[in-house]
Amino acid sequence: MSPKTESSHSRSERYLYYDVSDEEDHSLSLPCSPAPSAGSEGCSVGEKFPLSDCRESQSKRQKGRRRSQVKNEVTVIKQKKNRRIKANDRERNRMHNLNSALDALRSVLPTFPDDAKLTKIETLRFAHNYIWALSETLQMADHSLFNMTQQGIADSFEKLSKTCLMVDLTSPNSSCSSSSDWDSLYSPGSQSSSHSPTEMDDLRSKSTSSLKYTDTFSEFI
DNA sequence: TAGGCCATCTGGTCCT
DNA sequence: AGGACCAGATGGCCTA
Repeated sequence: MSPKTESSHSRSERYLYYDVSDEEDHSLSLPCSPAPSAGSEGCSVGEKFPLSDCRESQSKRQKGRRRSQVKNEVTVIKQKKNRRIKANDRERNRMHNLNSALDALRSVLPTFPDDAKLTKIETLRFAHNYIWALSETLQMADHSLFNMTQQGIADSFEKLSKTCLMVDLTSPNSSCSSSSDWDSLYSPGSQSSSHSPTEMDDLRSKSTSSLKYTDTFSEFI
């Protein structure tokens, strides 16, 4: 819950320059593929080179092949490592973007300045309940729109907002929470699936009535 | 010291 | 092939 003192940069750097020597060591000690049999290529008996020369050039060629093989493996490993580093970088950026979005969300949620920064899960719960509270407020105001004076509407709006904000909006079981509840935070799919089609229609009509209200209300103001 | 929160790495999967 | 997304693992920091 407390703000982090360590900057993400120092963290990034620490992780970015992690020691990969182990991997390299393994790669370098990888068993080379078996060398081709000596008889398949090379000198045949009776050529102009003496036997010793023939053997020498053969082993030279084998050495060269092995060397190029190791070279290939090293480049493959380097390539893999490169890709990993790139992927890590992208992943880090992605998470930073996600955190920025969360910060943006935090900034529009009503909290006291001296409040500790909301954690990620608290932010999501708060936002969920806050939206619910706002739409409920709008809906109630919508109902009383036709038998209220302008001042009455404003008073009612203020009262409802205050009431809902007094509740602990970060709590999963807050009284402002809907029946579908916030347990579904952990399984996003379950939230929509928990509503029957008629419930979904109901929700849709609620939201449209809220929208209607905002239009009407802005006219009054 | 245990537990919560967080950032990062990593390998897998899906998509373009 | 390469990028985006995801979930599990890991390790650091902080607080009760």
